[in-house]
Amino acid sequence: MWQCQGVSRTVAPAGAVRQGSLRELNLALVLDRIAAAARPPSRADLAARTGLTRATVSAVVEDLIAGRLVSEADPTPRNGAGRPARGLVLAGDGPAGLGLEANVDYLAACVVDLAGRVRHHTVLRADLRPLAPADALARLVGLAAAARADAADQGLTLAGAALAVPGLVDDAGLVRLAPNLGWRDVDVPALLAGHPPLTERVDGVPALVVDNEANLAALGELHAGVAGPASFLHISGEVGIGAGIMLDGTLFRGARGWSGEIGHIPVQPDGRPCRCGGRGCLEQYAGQEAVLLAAGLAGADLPADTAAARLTELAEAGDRATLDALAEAGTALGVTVAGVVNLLDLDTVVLGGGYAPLAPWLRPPVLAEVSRRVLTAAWSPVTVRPAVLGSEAAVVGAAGSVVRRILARPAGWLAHRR
Amino acid sequence: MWQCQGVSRTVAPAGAVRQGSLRELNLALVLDRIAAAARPPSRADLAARTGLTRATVSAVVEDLIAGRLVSEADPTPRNGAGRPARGLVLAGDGPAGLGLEANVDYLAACVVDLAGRVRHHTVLRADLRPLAPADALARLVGLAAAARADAADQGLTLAGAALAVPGLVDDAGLVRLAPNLGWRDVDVPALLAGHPPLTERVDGVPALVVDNEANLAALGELHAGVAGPASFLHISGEVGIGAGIMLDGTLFRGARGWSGEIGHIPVQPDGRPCRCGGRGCLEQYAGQEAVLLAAGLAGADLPADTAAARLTELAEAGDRATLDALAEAGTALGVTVAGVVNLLDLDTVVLGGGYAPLAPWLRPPVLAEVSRRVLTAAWSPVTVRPAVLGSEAAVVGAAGSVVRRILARPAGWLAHRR
DNA sequence: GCCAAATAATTCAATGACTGAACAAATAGC
DNA sequence: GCTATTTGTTCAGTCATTGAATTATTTGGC
Repeated sequence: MWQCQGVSRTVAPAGAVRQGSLRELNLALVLDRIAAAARPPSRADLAARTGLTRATVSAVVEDLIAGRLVSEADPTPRNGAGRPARGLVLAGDGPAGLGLEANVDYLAACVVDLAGRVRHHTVLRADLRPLAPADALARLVGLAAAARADAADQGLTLAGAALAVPGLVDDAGLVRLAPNLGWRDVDVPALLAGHPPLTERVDGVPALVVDNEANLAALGELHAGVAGPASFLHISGEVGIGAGIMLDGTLFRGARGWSGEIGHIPVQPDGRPCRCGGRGCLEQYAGQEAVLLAAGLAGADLPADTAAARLTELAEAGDRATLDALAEAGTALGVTVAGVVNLLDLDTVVLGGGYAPLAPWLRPPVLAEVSRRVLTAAWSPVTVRPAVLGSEAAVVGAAGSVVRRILARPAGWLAHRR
Repeated sequence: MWQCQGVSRTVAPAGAVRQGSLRELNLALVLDRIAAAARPPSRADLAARTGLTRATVSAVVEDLIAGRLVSEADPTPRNGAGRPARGLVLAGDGPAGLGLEANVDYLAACVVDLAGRVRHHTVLRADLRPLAPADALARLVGLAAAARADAADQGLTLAGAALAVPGLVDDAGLVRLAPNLGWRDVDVPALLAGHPPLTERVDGVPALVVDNEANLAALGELHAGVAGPASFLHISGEVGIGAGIMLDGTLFRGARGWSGEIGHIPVQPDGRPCRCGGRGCLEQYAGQEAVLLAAGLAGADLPADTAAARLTELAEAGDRATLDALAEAGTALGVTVAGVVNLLDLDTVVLGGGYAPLAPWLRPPVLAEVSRRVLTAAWSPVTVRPAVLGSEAAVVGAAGSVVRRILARPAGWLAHRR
């Protein structure tokens, strides 16, 4: 169940606040409360929860219903004496978000509706490394067009798109470095400019956001339907190791959007040389290639998800070398994670990506290191758990990030429809 | 020059937005623009910059002037034809913030006015370690009362207070752990409840906020008057090593307010045992005691600021052991900092606290490690610089954090005065 | 079956903050 | 002295929320 990105704290507004701003803000407030409700709330419930009068809530809800953002739920349960309440839910036939992903050996497209349901999901297996970025993106545009058509058949309108890539992406969508794709300074928006638009244009929702895969996977995990903390460290273990840092439902992005490169935190300062130019990086101890090497599988050249499956099989079969390799990787990971927890005060660590199927073996050493080294572990233990979502986390997170923006500013969508 | 904490992004409001919310938000907007201006802006300037009409700006400014938040500057420079503009500045005779600090060997009180000027600053030298928390706080209340009287003599009204302590503080002001003070689970607000109020009560400004010293020092540094980035890692090197993580003018606090314990990031996983129970923590390589030990000064039992001064003297005199000790500490610090920069994408590192006077010797090895290990250093170099503020950074940051809250919600102050 | 109580949702006139156009204030240049 | 320009104020209109009254709809008691 997606919600918009947190709530406004006490800060100065970004610009003039006008008469019309009232309705815009209250549209967002009411929509957010509907999204966050455990059961479909009535207008009277919403009035009580928001502090707005029932008259105002009725007017706001009327707009939301007219704009296909909200619908009345049925049937209505009986509550004893009094007029029956009409529950309100997010509509499944209005706007939706388009998520896209370009990863080492697959392209993916996904449509998530306002209520958070995945309404379309396509994966195209392909080795992207030999492809020029423009060619890879052209194929992705094909996937996007098919997704858009399918969504339209289902009565949905795509309101914006987000693309997940495994690398450093700045705020303008420039992919500064994605080593696993072989991309360097790839201007994705510019390369896509010659193609037809991916979605409708909606005020307040960017046509395309390009974001780091680990960040979007963390976002997907946040909304995966499990009630859990809104603050956690989500680690995607692949060839590279990326992290999404989630605090109170908001992604920490860093000064330029390049945060989360946990795989290049030194775990042994004078240790193994790393492709980044440093020594002793976590990636050299807990990254996919390091684990395969330690397990005696070096040179197998397995695709990313096959590598994790292979390691899982061997571990389940009790293969000594594999178990030892995972223990060593888990210990290195745990040392790094403990430091990160001391620095960032996050009390949940989610093992995602290639680490998710390996969690039974990685979790014990991570927990041991965390328990030993985290200052606050004695009175506030750290949870380490596998991710709920699998390889679809990033593309679902990407689509969901669009939904989040619509929910944060429903007035933009309503203006588009008029 | 203090400003409030950033500007509102596109998020749902925290509660109902009412007719009166318009004026509240526009008061904050106009006041923030006055605070941020390089030269005193006129009403017409503010209208152009905010997008509000001149009529509205005049009405808002009239409220701000009546509330002693803003005053008209004089003399007025001539601009050619047209009515002379009246520049507007933050008032120096209205509300102010009270900052307090309890550190290992001193207590301090500080008053910062709305324009960011320090109007009162007192330091009381004392060894706090033998004192019970209640006794230390009682002495601090004495300092606060004197500061309040002095402020009143200067025509200022204290609108709130913030206390800096060197430890883990949660959002309710409970000091979970401050090893250097010997404090564990100290409920500061409860201990202060029996004393008279420190300041006036102003809606929207907490009576007392207790916060981590490193966080508040970072806040002080942000506003120290140098034009610089609003995102940086501010490291306070003392017995313990704490960090304030500043992103776009907002402090990262973690899930429970316990962030910044950079001294307990492992730099050698199987290295020296640490008092926290782990091994190889940065503090054992770059903390004050480790540096003193490596320089041959172990057992000298020097007060914190004297230790840094002593090390500085020896380094300036070319003492081999000291120079080597600082190089080793700088290298360990640099390894950790590089990892932190890769994780958090911060492009400026500020050496504060006991590290500030030692920056000439620490900076080169830190820079070397950062240049080698930070993924993005090749195209976006990391700046490493000494802090502008000295030991007063935390107490000034504490007072300034109150000013920030007033600026963010001037309506609370205006309501108080009516 | 009717009435009273209870709860949900709508109607309607009043309020307050911003707007845009007009006006007033103050200067420089011809 | 008049015009052009810029700053700041005045004033009637607009709009979104409010609070009280009204309408809609149910249950339970007589």
